[in-house]
Amino acid sequence: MAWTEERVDQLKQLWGEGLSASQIANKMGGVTRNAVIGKVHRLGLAGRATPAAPKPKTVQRYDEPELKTPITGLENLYPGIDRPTVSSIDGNQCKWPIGDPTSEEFHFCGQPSNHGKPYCAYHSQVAFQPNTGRREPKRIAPTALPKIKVAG
DNA sequence: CCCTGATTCGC
DNA sequence: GCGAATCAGG
Repeated sequence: MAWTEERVDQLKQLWGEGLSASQIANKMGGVTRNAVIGKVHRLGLAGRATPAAPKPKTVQRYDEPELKTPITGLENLYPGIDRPTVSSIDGNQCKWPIGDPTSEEFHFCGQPSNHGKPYCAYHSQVAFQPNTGRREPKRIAPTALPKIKVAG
């Protein structure tokens, strides 16, 4: 299928309307989304929706392994409280993960969180620290408890 | 796994 | 010029 003037015009039209390359390809038929993208590029049109990489800096650079600080020592922050497991924690308890999620010893902080927050005051603070350049260790998404096999 | 556009490269 | 394969991201 060649790019006739009609088809190119239609391509421009649809692309201008904000349709995705695959949508256009599907609508026009006879072309794949790759063909559409390729043509769009050659036409000089490009990039409006979902640039996929809007970052002008550090393109294709993979330095700094990103230190992964294991969560240790937190167990001692709140001694003597219940250490809920995945199955027992409730909505008002801090869901900060403690220990190795693959381990049987894994549990959550369990401090009362209230305030609608997923973490207790301390862990909220830790979790949402302003970006100082180093990332927090992996933590459980606030919205969903993980499916972790505690035993067996 | 679905999708997005971007780029490369043989044709 | 073309577009599949590949890439990089959401």
